[in-house]
Amino acid sequence: MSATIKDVAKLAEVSISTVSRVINDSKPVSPEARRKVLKAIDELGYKPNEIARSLVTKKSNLIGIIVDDIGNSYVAQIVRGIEEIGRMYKYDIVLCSSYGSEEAEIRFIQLLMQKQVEGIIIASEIETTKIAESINKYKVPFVYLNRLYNISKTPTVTIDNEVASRKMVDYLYELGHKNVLYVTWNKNIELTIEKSKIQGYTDGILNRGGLPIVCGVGGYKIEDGYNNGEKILEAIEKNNVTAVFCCQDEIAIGLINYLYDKGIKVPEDVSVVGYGDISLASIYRPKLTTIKEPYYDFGAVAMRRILKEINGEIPDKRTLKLPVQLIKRESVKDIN
Amino acid sequence: MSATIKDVAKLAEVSISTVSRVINDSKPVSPEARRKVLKAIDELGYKPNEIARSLVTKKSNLIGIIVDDIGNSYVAQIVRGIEEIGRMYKYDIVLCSSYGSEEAEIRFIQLLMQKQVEGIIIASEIETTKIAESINKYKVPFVYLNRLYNISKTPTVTIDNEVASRKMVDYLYELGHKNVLYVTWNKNIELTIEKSKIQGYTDGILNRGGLPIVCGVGGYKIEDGYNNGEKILEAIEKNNVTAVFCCQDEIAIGLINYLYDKGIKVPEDVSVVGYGDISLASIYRPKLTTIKEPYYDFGAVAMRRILKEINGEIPDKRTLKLPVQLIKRESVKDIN
DNA sequence: CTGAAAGCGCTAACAC
DNA sequence: GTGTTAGCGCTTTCAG
Repeated sequence: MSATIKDVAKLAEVSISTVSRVINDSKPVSPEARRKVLKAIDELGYKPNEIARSLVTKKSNLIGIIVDDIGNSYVAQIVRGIEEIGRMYKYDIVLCSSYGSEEAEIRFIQLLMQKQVEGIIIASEIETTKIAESINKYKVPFVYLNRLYNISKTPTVTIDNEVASRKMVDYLYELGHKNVLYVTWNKNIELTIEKSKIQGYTDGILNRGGLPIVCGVGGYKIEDGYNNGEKILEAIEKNNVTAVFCCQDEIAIGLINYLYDKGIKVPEDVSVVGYGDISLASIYRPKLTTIKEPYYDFGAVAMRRILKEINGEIPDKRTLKLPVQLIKRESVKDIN
Repeated sequence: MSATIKDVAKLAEVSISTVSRVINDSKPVSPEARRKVLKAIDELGYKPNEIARSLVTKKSNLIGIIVDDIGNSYVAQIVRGIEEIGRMYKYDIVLCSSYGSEEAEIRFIQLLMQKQVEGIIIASEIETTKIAESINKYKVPFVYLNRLYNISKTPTVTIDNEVASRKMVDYLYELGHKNVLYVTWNKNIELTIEKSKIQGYTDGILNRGGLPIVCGVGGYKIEDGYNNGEKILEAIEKNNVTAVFCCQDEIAIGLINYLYDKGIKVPEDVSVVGYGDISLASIYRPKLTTIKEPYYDFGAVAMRRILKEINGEIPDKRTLKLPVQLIKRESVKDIN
């Protein structure tokens, strides 16, 4: 068993209150007493038990974070942002992975509350209002990050997806692409962020006097881009498409993989762009032109928000929008 | 403030011990009392405070994990393995990222101990004995995962790197590659796992009557493979190399990127293989032939080990070796 | 400036 | 079966 405050007090021949005062610098202590205490602490290698401390102060210095899957690189970036800011204020992170199970997410919220976390950040990929309800019940500060769904009335941080999408279309047009196909992951756009993205795309195309063409793949993973390659290819050929705008980098990469396996070259034969700027986007060849969703910043901003709320500032429930950035790389060919 | 055990006791008109008994199922309770307690719990939405519970039971149900960078996909896989096994036994994870700082790792160990974690798993990329010393001081169960360095006398889990390396060489020879270049990340091999890998490579080559050629790049990241592309290319040309065996998938991918940018095709012009089987290896084109280091399993096995030790089993300090697996994909050309 | 004492929310003897 | 009580290790009044 490691040393307790009592042991230190005994060795230093002072009361435990005095020890507590020196370790917390909470009240003046005579130089003499402080010296003795410090010496005792050093000799015993004493470290305060945070559990006991938390029990009385009601501050666990813990933030719970529920993610879909830490194996997704964008999720990892969000977590990095959260942790880094947390560290600055002595907060630790307890990590839970839900792998898309709503039930698991709700269970984790409860579990985290029992562990007395001071705030919760969720980086989810599911569509649900139950989570928000469940968490509101505990009235603990929280932020709900979701790159796919639009969970209403939930504090979150994102970019202006409509603007971003239009910006991409403009860029494609500038490089001479008149027929650009949009690949979406969901047919039912209603509650998703896709709604804004498709809006931006459509507006952009219409503005230029073009005709929007969209194709759904029913998923947002690399496999979905790959497995729907044939379908996309058909759409490309049928409409003389020269550039395809995928709603997620993963789909774009899956598609390029499919094209690669078919002997079709990107961007020589067809241009492909993504959305998100996951880390793979710049590693992959050809390097992917895409819209940057600053995941690290999403995490960092979310954490800052939680911290503010913990410190009593009134929570700003509004959606925070970070600047839009178009990353030009090499998966688009200039066909002017 | 949320309800406490006292509130429940009062509402149910029983003592707090009875409440404690029903929530822990620790001792028989009359059906009548149980019913009342359950009802009260339900009405109040009572959830036991884990902090208070931990203080008395001395079980935090927390495992600390210190990683280099969760943004590395292999690290994320390790964490997944740890978490998944942990969940099965009601353990939560508190995550700390050191970004390669030895000082940070040591600080985190202390911090985690203060949080009363019951075990620590480190997935580090640095070479140090201080960490092991520091952690031994606290005599808490721990496992030290490191895919680069060989930290002596530290419980760990790995694969038989020498065998793996030889296996790769054999495979390359079978496909007709007589001149295979080994790309290592470190010049000073002594304390690294590279020692075994190079040993396996050298033995393999020598067995076949070939001549080992090794080239160092001074790092194990994608950039290192990329930035040393010219150097590697020279070695290839000078020695009529047909296959290059990179000590890490990252280097292999960096190298293939360099080659791609130079217009050199893999595997048509030269074959390249890696080591690790990071998730990128199967996403990348060409799909990378490599040695699988089962990261998820590393994490899972490490966690199992910690759990055993927590449950009083005598710790097995030996290195655990998981089976070697060669993953044949498409970055090697059959030149027979 | 310092110590005694109460108490955070809970578990675990210990009596009854 | 059930209640009383003594802590777990710490912070924080409250006297002095």
